[in-house]
Amino acid sequence: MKRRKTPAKEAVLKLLSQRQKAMSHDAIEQEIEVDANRATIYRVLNQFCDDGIVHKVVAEDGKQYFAVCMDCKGEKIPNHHFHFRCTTCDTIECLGESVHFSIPEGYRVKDVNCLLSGTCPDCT
Amino acid sequence: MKRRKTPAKEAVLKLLSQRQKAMSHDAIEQEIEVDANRATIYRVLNQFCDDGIVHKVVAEDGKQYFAVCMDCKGEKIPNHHFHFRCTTCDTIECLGESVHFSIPEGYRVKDVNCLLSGTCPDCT
DNA sequence: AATATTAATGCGACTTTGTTGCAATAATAA
DNA sequence: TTATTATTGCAACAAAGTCGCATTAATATT
Ligand SMILES: [Mn+2]
Ligand SMILES: [Mn+2]
Ligand SMILES: [Zn+2]
Ligand SMILES: [Zn+2]
Repeated sequence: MKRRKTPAKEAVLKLLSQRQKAMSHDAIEQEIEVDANRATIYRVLNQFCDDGIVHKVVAEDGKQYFAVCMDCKGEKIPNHHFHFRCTTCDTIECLGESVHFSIPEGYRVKDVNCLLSGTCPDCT
Repeated sequence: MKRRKTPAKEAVLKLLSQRQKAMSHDAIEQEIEVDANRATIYRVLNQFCDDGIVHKVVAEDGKQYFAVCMDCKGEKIPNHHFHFRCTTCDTIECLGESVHFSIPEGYRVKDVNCLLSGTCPDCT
């Protein structure tokens, strides 16, 4: 499947690139510059995720947040790093800090999801 | 509000105590010994959380998982530890491993949520 | 033991988040 | 300019979770 350049994709990517932080679908839909259907936005976001352009974080509120990660430039499997969610401005950002751990025998780790939450510098 | 002892509460707590692992509402409803309405189970679980009897983990699937944590015995703020989610048997367990991190100036961390996922020893 | 109080329950309606099928549209290739 | 097919909008759907309200039942009181 060859990808096509569309207004919806450009707008989403532009918005996500401007902000340094991860946004929920809801926030994206509100702040985006073009009109786009909910399903379209989700499809665009999921496609970006598949292509490794943006990545997805699920927060403690159970919602998905999407961001263009600064640290992992195109790498398929980026270094596992902490994410920080500000509960005041409701955004998530990537922290440089990487995650270190060791686990008991027998466990096979396929994914790492570490989310700190609180208030960010902008909201203090 | 004084708490009352009811079949639903006893059944949920019994099930959660037997298993070492965190269970979703769905799993609890299926395996519980009494018939209980969905709303009732959620209310019971949330009450337990308020009372500090069980605690809640949100997984990458966006669902809530509930467990009687082994490590934090009644402590209000337990030590931050990793959780592990087996995507095969769909359970979550507390790992002894604690979470270490340092964050930039200006951030105020109020909550820590670290979830590893993959397959557990039982499912290999 | 009978009665009063009110926490807990069941039911249904509702919200939110996210996905999917399908026909119509539009970006790219030929 | 035409053909191909990725993308979109729409509506319907699914899953997770919450809430109002009348009813039930656990505890306290008499
Ligand atoms: Mn990141
Ligand atoms: Mn735990
Ligand atoms: Zn903030
Ligand atoms: Zn398992």
